[in-house]
Amino acid sequence: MPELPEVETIRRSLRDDLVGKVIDHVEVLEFKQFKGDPKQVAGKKITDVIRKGKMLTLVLEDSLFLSIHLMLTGQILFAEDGKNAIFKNIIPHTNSNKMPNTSTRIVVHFKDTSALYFNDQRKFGWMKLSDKIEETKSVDVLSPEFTLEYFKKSISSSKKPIKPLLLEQDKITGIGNIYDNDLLWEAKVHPTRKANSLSNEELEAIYNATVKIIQEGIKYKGSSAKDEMYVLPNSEKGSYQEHFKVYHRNGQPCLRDKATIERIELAGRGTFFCPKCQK
DNA sequence: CTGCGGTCCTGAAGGC
DNA sequence: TGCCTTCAGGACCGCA
Repeated sequence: MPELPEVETIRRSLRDDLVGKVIDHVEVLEFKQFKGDPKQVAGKKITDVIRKGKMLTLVLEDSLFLSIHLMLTGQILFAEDGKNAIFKNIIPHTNSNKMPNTSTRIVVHFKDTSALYFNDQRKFGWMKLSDKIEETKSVDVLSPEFTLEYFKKSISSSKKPIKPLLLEQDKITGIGNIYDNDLLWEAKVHPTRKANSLSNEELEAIYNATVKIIQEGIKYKGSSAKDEMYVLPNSEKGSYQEHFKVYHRNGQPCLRDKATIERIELAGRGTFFCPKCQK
């Protein structure tokens, strides 16, 4: 599912594709997934593409912000030739490599006939047009404000298990289920450990693992496992799934000590860990 | 404040 | 082969 590394990979790609382009019109195929008036963006130039946590925002001239949340199954594709948009690679979980297809919910058409496609099989994602950037106190994992001190202060007093706590986006934003599982393996901390039971050393290990694993995800351009919809805007796959530590590796040997990776359900989410090295 | 369960949604996978 | 049920889950909301 799209988490920080996937959204950051998309951002870097779209920044190269879109900055300077002028929107012709937005074609909304699923109305419930577009918040705001799509007509407002006609003629606006894209000046930047930014990200905070899992939220991607196209910055437009005249203080307009077109934000995109991919939620579980959102997919962004970009074609220079929007009149004949056929992608080379298989588009996961869609019926056709030609855009738009049955999963396409919104299309942003540009003056030069290039086009951006927002596909979303399960219709949980959305696009929102706003005249101000979303204000949030939450801190992105890659931002300078995400320090060890901030991390300790925001999580160390909670009675919740560390794994679901890291999924909450209101204090730290960007972590989803894949990287949550893998970073706790990296930190050698068991996912069910209560946050307020963690030692200073363990908190520091989780902090360091968070930055390391998220950066590793970006290095491999995100995770495109077979049950995921995520691809880059040019339809290429990411390769982090070839580097999973524990995620979806239940029954397989731990990369550190060969113990068998286990799967449990924790706060309603699939949770993977090594019973030997994660304490 | 916390924490739980329901909701949204659809394709894939499993059972018989 | 085919129909039916179950499952996956990020964010949000209502309720105890």
